[in-house]
Amino acid sequence: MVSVMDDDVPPVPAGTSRRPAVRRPRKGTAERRAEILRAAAHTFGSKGYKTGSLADVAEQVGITHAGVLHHFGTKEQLLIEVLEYRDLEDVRDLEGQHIPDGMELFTHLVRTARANVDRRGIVQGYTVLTAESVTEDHPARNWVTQRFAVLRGEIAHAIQEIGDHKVSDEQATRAASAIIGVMDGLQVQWLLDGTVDLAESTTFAIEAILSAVLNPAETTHLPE
Amino acid sequence: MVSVMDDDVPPVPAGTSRRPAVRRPRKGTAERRAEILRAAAHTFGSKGYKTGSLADVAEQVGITHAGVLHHFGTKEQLLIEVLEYRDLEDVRDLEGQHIPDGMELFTHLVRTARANVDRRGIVQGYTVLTAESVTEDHPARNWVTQRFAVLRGEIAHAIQEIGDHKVSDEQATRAASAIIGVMDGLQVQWLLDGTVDLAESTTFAIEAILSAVLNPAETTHLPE
DNA sequence: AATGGCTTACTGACAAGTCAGCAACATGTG
DNA sequence: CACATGTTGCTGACTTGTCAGTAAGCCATT
Repeated sequence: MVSVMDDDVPPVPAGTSRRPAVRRPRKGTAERRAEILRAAAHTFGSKGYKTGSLADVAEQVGITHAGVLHHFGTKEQLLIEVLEYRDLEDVRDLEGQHIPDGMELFTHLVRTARANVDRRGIVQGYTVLTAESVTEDHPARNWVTQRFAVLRGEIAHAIQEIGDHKVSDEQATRAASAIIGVMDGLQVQWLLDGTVDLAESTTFAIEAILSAVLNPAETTHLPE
Repeated sequence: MVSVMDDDVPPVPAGTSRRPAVRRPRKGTAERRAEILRAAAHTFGSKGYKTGSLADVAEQVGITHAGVLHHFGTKEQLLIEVLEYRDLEDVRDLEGQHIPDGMELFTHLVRTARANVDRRGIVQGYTVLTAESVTEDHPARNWVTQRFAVLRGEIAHAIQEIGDHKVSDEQATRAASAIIGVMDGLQVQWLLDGTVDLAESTTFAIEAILSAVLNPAETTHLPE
């Protein structure tokens, strides 16, 4: 009945200088994993998660699909790490800069829309995964839902701040949802049809929604 | 070497009075096909086109997947007919009523958003297929692109009409894109998170965009 | 020498599409 | 009206292909 694993379970010796039995990744492994994550982001972004295959991802980094599984275990885990990696990248992009708030947040959003025109791949990846996540039992669903909730909160907060806290929570949240919605919706149209002017339409819509939430009196209402 | 078709390659045997060689669909077949189309719309709408299987569709109408292929030939053809069927339904819904124009179009859009709250399945089907179509070589891509183009045209036209034709084409089209975008984008958020108020947010956003395009002077602009 | 990073080889599941064949039916002919 | 003819609607079995995941072993790094 000798130990199944090597180092025995029993009384933890004070010293705890456990040498082996731990993972010691080789140098260069981290970068390789990152390579795979970037390849996977590209594949899932262009073909979708369900349709994109591990073989497709593997080919881009010159290994076999089994090699990919060696690093990530399952396809779903790979997706999850792709999403986490993307979050990390986003944070890194904002490094140093404080998280924008108030009016700055909206100029930041508009700048992002402008920059996105030259990042078609990234936009498509985001769009495809977001939309795919509404299908049944999709592994990215929680991530996407959470992301929307956080974004709505941040934007609603910025609106309250600009509006000197005279805007109701409901209105601020509605406006926030609308701003996110219009950004996403315009991206879809732009991806499908190059004649859609992503930057201008987005800017216009954000300004329109901001004006309406800050000056409801000036807004013409529809009947009913 | 004329007739490739038609029987009688050889000397026609005298007695044979072959008459019936015409296609005649059985009664009830049309309804059966419609049943399959509805089932397919449901499957493609909840799981997506690529992930939804013919077996899944077939099961809903109590036949095998080969039976479905008997009617539609290929899965892609089935999808195409689903989209056409949906168009037909939309037209039928507007039957009698003239196609709304001017301000009426917008009250119609708002009414639709309100009604959609009770048609989750339909909304999800539309959302999933639209988004999936941006992936590589998707068979629904043309249909979706075309649909957006037509919608943009109609909405832009209505804006021009309301604005007494003082709104530039570019502005009208931008506003039209934004309205479509916000409707679609809000649907995604609403599907993922029930706390999003689809009807109210949509109404608010459409009013905001309309106000901005009709009264640009009142709109506060962002720097840059 | 040991273990991390792979490969090759394989499995089981599931997918779309083909095909032969069968029962139910419609129709022109007698 | 009757019925032979041949099509329609469909099944079940099969082919072909793709995929995620597993197992075992080889090699180079540590």
